[in-house]
Formats: sequence, structure tokens, C-alpha cells
Amino acid sequence: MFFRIEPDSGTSIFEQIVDQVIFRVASGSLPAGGRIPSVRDLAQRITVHPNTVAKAYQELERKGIVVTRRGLGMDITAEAPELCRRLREERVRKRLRAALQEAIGSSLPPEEVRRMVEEELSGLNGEPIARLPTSAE
Amino acid sequence: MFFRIEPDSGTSIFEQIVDQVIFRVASGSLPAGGRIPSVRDLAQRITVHPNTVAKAYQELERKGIVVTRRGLGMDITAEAPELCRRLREERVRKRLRAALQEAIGSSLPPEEVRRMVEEELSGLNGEPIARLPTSAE
Amino acid sequence: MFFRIEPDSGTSIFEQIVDQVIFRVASGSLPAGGRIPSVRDLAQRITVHPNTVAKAYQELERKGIVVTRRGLGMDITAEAPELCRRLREERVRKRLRAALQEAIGSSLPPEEVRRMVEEELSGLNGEPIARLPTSAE
Amino acid sequence: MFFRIEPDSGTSIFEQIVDQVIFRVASGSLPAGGRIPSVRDLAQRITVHPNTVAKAYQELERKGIVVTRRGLGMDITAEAPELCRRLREERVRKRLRAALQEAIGSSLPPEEVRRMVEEELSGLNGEPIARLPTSAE
DNA sequence: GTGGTCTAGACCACG
DNA sequence: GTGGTCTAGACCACC
Repeated sequence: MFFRIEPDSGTSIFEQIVDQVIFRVASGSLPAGGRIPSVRDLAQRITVHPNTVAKAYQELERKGIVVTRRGLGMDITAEAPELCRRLREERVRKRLRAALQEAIGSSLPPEEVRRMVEEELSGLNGEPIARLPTSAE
Repeated sequence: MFFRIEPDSGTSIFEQIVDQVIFRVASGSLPAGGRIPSVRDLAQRITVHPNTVAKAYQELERKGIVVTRRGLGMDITAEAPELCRRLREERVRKRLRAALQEAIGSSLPPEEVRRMVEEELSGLNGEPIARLPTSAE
Repeated sequence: MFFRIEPDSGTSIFEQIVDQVIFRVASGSLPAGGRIPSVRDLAQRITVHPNTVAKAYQELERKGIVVTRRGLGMDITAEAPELCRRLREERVRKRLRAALQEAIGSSLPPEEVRRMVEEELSGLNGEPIARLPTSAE
Repeated sequence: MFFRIEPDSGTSIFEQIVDQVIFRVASGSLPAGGRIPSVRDLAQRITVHPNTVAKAYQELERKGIVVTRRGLGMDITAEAPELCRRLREERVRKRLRAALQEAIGSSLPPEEVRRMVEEELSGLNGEPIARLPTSAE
């Protein structure tokens, strides 16, 4: 339902958290000015250690996506939406390019590559990403 | 036979070596019965630690792609070509799927994802592919 | 009496309040025997949580700068002016020393450090101070 | 002798490590292309937990001052010296400015402030900063 | 309640 | 040997 962490997905847990927040801000599901869930709250919901969430949140702050309100929590900055749309585009494009580059480099015939892309694309249902729980919930 | 090793590409060096051997066997550029370069030789050519090459070779042997001819070197097995074509398909498909899954999961509109795929594919192919004009253009 | 609170200045809000009261008492702008604003009043004026103001006031009381007149408010003690002049000197000197120590410890040439001090002092004073021309100019 | 950590200096341990590396690179005491001490090595020398050193090193990598050579260690980048000189200047100036601003804002007479600066400056011996131990030692 | 830091110790992949 | 990640639990300052 909310926030999907896959422990063995190659990307580390804290990075998955970072990505999902970025994607949600980019999509508008987390609006600028809003507050993200507290470290302890999110940690409990996705059953990871609070330190891991904290590390992700620090990375988000470093990127300028959230700011710490001392004693209160962390808020999404005004610049975050545009920033996150840009980051999302970069990240997705970079990984797509790497995968396609590998596919081409593998000497698979290009038509074959394209066929695989089509298969995968049609197989994937564009199910909307889950909402990040808000502290109000 | 030459290898392109990119130290900062996310995939480890030893895995890049494994992949490239698999891809070359699959494409026929390394024929069954042939001998692959010695650990030291390859290590020197791609300026990598011999241990790293050795680890890759172990992995290849474990997969049944090469066999050790004691005192002589390592030969590509008779079953390797078919095996490698299968492995190549698996590997490429798995990474493509992961990248596309992420792209879809990021809430980027599917047309946008498809557009990015087309852009990257055409850029990589060298052969331009007609892409759909978007409303933004 | 008005306060300048800068939420992201490294020093905590409650400490900024403490400092400003000390500085004002030291300068005579808050005279002995006078009454400081109520917790709620000040909190509202500087848009800060009342708890934060209360904590600052506790600290001021602990230091003997103010005393609680139950039901009335808090008054500046007779000893406060002298006490605050001393505290002000300590505090300012301590922070100056720390900053200068770091500057020296950074291996910046001492002349460079002095030059930076002059630049900053003149910029802050408003009254330009003749600075040494450097070879770079 | 090497690397001085002061646990109660207001700045966190990991940040002290970051600063000292920056200062040393800026001063040339740690040359570009060189390798910094391993996480475990430095941790042992300054008797802090390896995680703390690791956190500092990650920050340095993020800033582009060092790069990780997988399995080998971390090297100082070619751009680091210039970068660190800039960072050092920024950091020192920022802290000097803050201290001076506070001094001025405290209503101390400007001559008094200047006198304090002179006292502190003359009192501080510009003892050269310690060397960072290299892995060769 | 909030986040930030530190210690501790484990496990992993990599070279 | 190297760094990277994670869990665990403690302590702190702040609001």
C-alpha cells in the first residue's frame, strides 16, 4: 500500500527511500511545503532501522529537497518539485540508457532488443505509485 | 579480443568481465573449443588486478562456460554457445525490465518513458528512429 | 525592544534569545529593575514556540539575570548589568577565539587571516577601514 | 601530533575530520593523487568508531575531494586542492564573519572588539597543522 | 515529540 | 586488505 521497500533489489534500502521520496515529490503526491513522515514513524512502517531512514533523509536535505525544522520535522522545500522532476528524469534516463547500452552491446540484433522492450513495456502495468503516509495519518 | 572495462559503471569489474565473455561467446566472436586469455595476460591488458580476473574466470567455470585445462589454460566448452545465448537473453531482459519498471514506477507518463526509450535507442544505434512528436514540441 | 531571530544560524533559537537579553542588559538598553516581556508575548512577537522562550527565561533566571515575580512577570536583577557585561565579554571573546583559532589552524597565511578580519570588520561597521593591498590586486 | 580531535568543541567529530582533511589538502600537506588513511586505520589512531570516520569520508567523496578505489582505498582527486582552498576560505570567512557580527551586535564598542581580536591573534601561535598519517606509515 | 551523533558489531562485495 | 550497509541501542539538543 504505502512505500514499497525491496531488500534484495540491488539498490540499498536508504537509496530506495531517497528515490521514492523524489518520485513522489516529482509526481506531486508529496506537495511543496508539506511535511514528510518522521524518521521513527517511517522506520516503523517499513520496518527498517531508524538510522537507515535518517540517512536517507539527510541525503534528501543535502539535495535541497527537504529542510529540517528543528524539533518539528522535515518539510519539502519550495524548489523541491522542479528539482525532483529534473532528478527523476536524470535518474530514469540514466538507468534506461545503461540497460539499453548493455542490450545493444550484447550483440543482440536491434530488432530483438526492441521486441524485448515492447514485451516488458506492455507487461508492466502503469499502476500509480503508492502514497507516502503523512504524519497526519 | 579486447574488453571495455569501465571502473565506475555500477557493475563490478569482475562482473563486467564475466558479462563480456558471455556476450562474446553468445555472438560467436569466441567460438567453442577456443582458449581464453590467461589470467595474467588479460589482467595486464585491461590493467586490473589478477585476482579480479581470476574471480571472473572462476565464475565462468562455475557456469560451465569454460573448463580448466591444467597447465594449459581455459577452454570454452561445447555447450557454452547455447548456454551463453540463454544467459545473455536473461541478463539483458532482467536489466531492461528493472529499468523500465523503475521508469513506470516513477510516475513519468508512459508516453514519456517510451519517448526516452526511443531517444536512447536511436542515439545508441546510430540509426535514427522516427519518434512521436509530443505536445511540448 | 525587538529581537532578531535567525532560525538557521547554527546557534539554537533559545540561545539566541538568551544572548540578546544578555547583550541588551549589558548595553543598558534593558535596565536593572525593569520587566521583560511575558513568555507568551515574546513568543508571539518573534513567532517562536512558547516553550522555547520559557527555556530561555529559565536559563536567564538560572544565571541570576532575572527573577520571577510570581503572577507578575520577570524582573531584571540589580546585579544583572555587571553580570551581563562580564558574560558578554566572555561569550564574544570565546567565539572570536574559536573562529580565529580555526583560521590559524587552517594553514591560511596569518596575513591572509588578518586581511579577512579587516574585510569583515569594515563591512560590518559601515566605516571602511584601510586594508592592505595584496599582490593579487 | 597527527590529527587532533576535540570531542567537546561544538563541532561534531565527523565534521572535524572533514574539516581537517580539507585544510590539509588546501595546504598541500595531503597532495592530489595521494591516498588517505583507511577508515579502520584512522579510526584506530584517533580512537573513534570506524563508522564515524566512514561518514566523514563519504562526505568528502560527495564533495568531490576524494574518490573511492574499490577494494583499495580512497584517493585525493586532481581537483581537490583548488576545491579545498576555496572551501577553506569559505568556511573560515563564514565563521569569522559570524563571530565578528556577534561581537559588533553585542554593542561592545568597536575599538573593544578590535582589541580583543588583536589579543587573540597575537596569543595564537600559528603552529603548523599536524600531518595526516599516510597509509605508508 | 523531533532530528543528529556516536558507539558497537555484524555482514557483504570487491580487489 | 578495502569501503558500504544495516541493525541496535544510547545520548543529546531542540521545540
